[in-house]
Order: sequence, then structure tokens, then C-alpha cells
Amino acid sequence: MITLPEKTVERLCKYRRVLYNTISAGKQHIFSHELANLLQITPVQVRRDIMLIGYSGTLRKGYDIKDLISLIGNILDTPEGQKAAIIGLGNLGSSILTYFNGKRAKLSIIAAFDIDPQKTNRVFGGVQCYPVDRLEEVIKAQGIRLAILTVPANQSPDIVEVLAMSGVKGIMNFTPKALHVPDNIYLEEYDMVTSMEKVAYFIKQN
Amino acid sequence: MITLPEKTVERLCKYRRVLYNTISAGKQHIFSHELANLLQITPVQVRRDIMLIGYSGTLRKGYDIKDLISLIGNILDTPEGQKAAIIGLGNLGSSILTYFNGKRAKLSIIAAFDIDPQKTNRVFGGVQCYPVDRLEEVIKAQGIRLAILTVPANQSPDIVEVLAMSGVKGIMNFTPKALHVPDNIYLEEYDMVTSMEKVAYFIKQN
DNA sequence: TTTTAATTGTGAAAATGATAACAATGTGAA
DNA sequence: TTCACATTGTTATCATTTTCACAATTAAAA
Ligand SMILES: NC(=O)c1ccc[n+]([C@@H]2O[C@H](COP(=O)([O-])OP(=O)(O)OC[C@H]3O[C@@H](n4cnc5c(N)ncnc54)[C@H](O)[C@@H]3O)[C@@H](O)[C@H]2O)c1
Ligand SMILES: NC(=O)c1ccc[n+]([C@@H]2O[C@H](COP(=O)([O-])OP(=O)(O)OC[C@H]3O[C@@H](n4cnc5c(N)ncnc54)[C@H](O)[C@@H]3O)[C@@H](O)[C@H]2O)c1
Repeated sequence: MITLPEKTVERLCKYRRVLYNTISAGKQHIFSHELANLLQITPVQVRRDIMLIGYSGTLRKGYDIKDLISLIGNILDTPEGQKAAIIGLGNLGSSILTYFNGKRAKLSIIAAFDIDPQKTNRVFGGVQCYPVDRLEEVIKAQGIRLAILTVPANQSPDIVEVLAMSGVKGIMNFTPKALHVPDNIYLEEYDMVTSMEKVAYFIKQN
Repeated sequence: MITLPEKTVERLCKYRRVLYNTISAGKQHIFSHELANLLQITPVQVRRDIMLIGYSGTLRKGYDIKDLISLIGNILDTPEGQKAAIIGLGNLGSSILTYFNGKRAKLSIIAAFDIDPQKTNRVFGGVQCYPVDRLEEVIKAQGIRLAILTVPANQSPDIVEVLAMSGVKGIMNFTPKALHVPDNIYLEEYDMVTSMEKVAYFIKQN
């Protein structure tokens, strides 16, 4: 299987999300321009993405919604589901934990870690919070491959090292710290303050 | 002033952040490769960005850190500061509110809005929470031009319409809903679930 | 002073991503 | 049945972003 462009992958996630809605609204087929309208993008982009995943619609009938959902599932999901852990159960971390689980069938947070004894060895939103010194052990034992990093920024480099040793293959970094990860780990930066400043700049610009 | 590429703007924010650290560590000049190391990017990219903002370093001495910080400030900040509002003071909204203020000198959240009477007409983290039906009035009165959207997803289209009428020029959207905004509003999507699925895909891929 | 080596600045190339343009085609209207 | 046209699939073009490659320069070493 070839690797899809990053932007296409992002859009596939969104296609699937809105397709679920349209199917529960009773629709069976959808045109590229309809899907495009739902996501505020262009119909060409929809068609191109669908081309890239090797699916074909029916001329003048559009795309079969169920087929499309299932094909996107084949591409994005793993059959057994992807397991994630969240490190740092503070304000942001616990907000994400509560919010996220249940959103996606094949992707769930199954462990949390913190250093604060008030939080460890308790259950939050159905998820066990372990002391952070058990990070490697638990991640290996449970086969976790995705980590969400919501510790204080100065802690993140150390944690990342342990994560790498534990076999984690993808990290979502919410801390405002540029992380150094080995090549085989996919890193997604999620830096809110930077994004805010960027928006402020483009406001200023017009 | 010409408009800088989006990616360059993002990096400028990050340059400034790490430059503050290096200056408090007593350094006065910095080489492109040093700055690059701090952010895990390439030295060429640093040099090109600095070229784009029209600054010049000294050969074999590097860039003057104070000059660079101040120039980046001229580009990113407005002298009077940019005012932001947050709409929806739930889990995520209040987490952001507490976190954000104080982070940037020229960018602050000065008003919050909610629909819940338990939350309105109170002060959170030093910020007044208004009932959402006063959105337009307050935003206009206070000259707010940036909005952070953390309401339930189904509410966001309506809110966006009011925001547009109120003169808001930039929106950070944390809701998983594709928004339709007029051309003169800069929209930044911040869709966590999509990002998580993307990471999961790239984990699966290698 | 002369040489060496490190560093900047930048044009050109490569990679990634979005849009335009249009041929192909089959559905439904006439 | 025939025709018009809506819609797909795809190639070619355009735009943005990153990387390469290297000339220019000068601080420090010799
Ligand atoms: N709060 C926000 O809205 C927000 C937004 C953007 C980014 N962030 C970033 O997210 C991170 C967390 O922010 P927060 O507001 O939740 O902070 P917080 O202080 O509320 O939470 C941090 C948590 O990490 C735990 N922790 C500390 N050291 C640890 C370690 N070594 N191992 C494991 N856990 C450890 C703490 O006990 C605490 O529970 C910070 O890096 C912050 O910059 C927060
Ligand atoms: N919690 C998270 O970590 C997280 C992460 C990513 C995205 N999100 C998104 O952020 C949004 C908020 O999530 P949350 O977890 O904070 O939910 P929440 O229910 O805790 O907060 C929503 C808040 O919005 C208020 N509200 C409802 N309708 C409103 C209206 N018309 N005008 C103004 N305020 C209104 C509610 O009173 C509540 O305070 C959602 O769209 C969610 O999908 C949340």
C-alpha cells in the first residue's frame, strides 16, 4: 500500500465523519460537490482524494456512501484498533481524555500517566492513571503505539525518550516545545499559542 | 508590507519563543544552525525565513538576538495589542482561558461568552463571562477581532455568523465542524480528532 | 599579513499540494 | 430512440514550501 499525502489523510478523516451523518440521514449516494459543500472544499479535491484511494463512483449517481466509509476505514484503521496513552492528566490532559474516548471506534485512549500521587492509581473517565515511572512497562505490556503529550513543557524531552524506548510510533505533542524524535516516530505538533499568533498576524495583515 | 508565507509566520512565533530563552541565558548572537537545532528544523530554513523578513545577520557572528526579537515583534504584534474572546466556557474553553493569558504580551483573551446562566456574569481567570446574546455588542464595544470557538459543534455555524457581523477578523475553531466564513476572515482549524487519526494512519503505514 | 574555514544570503531545483480543464460516459428527458 | 448535460476521472498547470548548491565574505588562525 502506498502512502497517501498527509493532507489527503486529513480529509479522509473528515469525509468519514460527515458521511456517517449523511448515512444516518438516510442517503445512500453522494456527489463530489455535496461532500465538498459539507466540508467547505472544492469538488475537484474530493474527486482527487477519492481517486487516490482507488475508489470509483458511478457516473451521474455519485459515490456509494457505505462503500466509501468502509474503504476509508480500511485505510485509516487497523482491524484490532489503535491504542493510545495520555501523559500528564492536568487541565488539558483530562479534558482531552474525557472528550476523546468514544469518538472513534478503532482508536481509544486506554491508559493515562501522571507524576502526581493524587492522580495516580485512580480511574478517570474509565481509564486507569498509572504513575509515570511505569510508563515503559505499561506501554509495552498493552501494546500502546500512540502517545498524547500533555505534561509541562520542560518535562517533554525526557518523556519522549522513554516513549521512544517503549515502542511508541506516533506522538501528539501539545506542549510548546520542539521535540526530537527518531525517524520512525511520527510527530504531530499541536501548538496552540503559535496558532493564535498566526491568526493574529493574518488579522493584522488585511 | 508584503504578506509572509503561512509556514514562515508559524516559525517566526517559534523563533521568538526560543530566542527569549537564549537571551535570558546571556547570549547576544545566534547562528542559523543553533536556532535550527532548538526547533528541530534545518539551518537553511532559518536563514530563508530571516531573509524573508528582511533582516541580515553578521557573517561569522550570526544574528543579533535582541534585534531579531524586536523585528519579529514588529511583524507579528500590533502596538496596541490584539484582543481575543472565547466562546463556550466548557471543559476545553476554560482550560484554554486559564492557560493562555499571560503567555503573550500583545495578545490576550479579554472576554468570554457562554449560554449557561451558571457561568455568565461571573469572572474566570480574570476574564468576565458574558451571556452569549451580548456577543455582538461586547465584541464591537471592546474592539475584539479574534475569536476562539469552543462551543458544542452544532452551535458553531450560528455563532460564526454573529462573529462575522461583529467585526471579528480571525477565528480559531476547536469544534469538529467545517465552518463557512467570508473571505475577509482568517480561519484556523484545530481539529484534534482528525489529527489523532492522521497520526494513527502514519503509525500504521511504516 | 595571508590563509583557512565558517557562515550568510540566495537563485534554482525539487517536492508537495491545489486548481483548472476537459474528455469520457451513461442517465434521464424529450 | 436520440439528445443534452451532469458528473466522474485524470492530466496538465499553478502555487506554495522545502531543500540544494554555492558564491560571497570576513573572523580568526597561522
Ligand atoms: N491548558 C491548556 O489549555 C493548554 C493549551 C495548550 C497547551 N498546553 C500545554 O499542555 C501541557 C499541560 O498543560 P496543563 O494546563 O494541562 O498543565 P497542568 O499543570 O494542569 O497539567 C500538567 C500535568 O502533568 C503532570 N506532570 C508533571 N510532570 C510530569 C511528569 N514528569 N510525568 C507525568 N506527568 C507529569 C502534572 O502532575 C499535571 O497533572 C503544558 O505543556 C502546556 O503548555 C495546555
Ligand atoms: N474537551 C476537549 O478536550 C475537546 C477537544 C477537542 C475539541 N473539542 C470541541 O470543543 C467544543 C467544546 O468542548 P467541551 O468539551 O469544552 O464541551 P463542554 O460541553 O464542556 O463545553 C461547551 C460549553 O459551551 C457552552 N455553550 C453551549 N451552547 C452555547 C452557545 N450557543 N453559546 C455559547 N456557549 C454555549 C456550554 O454552556 C458549555 O459551557 C466541542 O465542539 C468539542 O467538540 C473539545
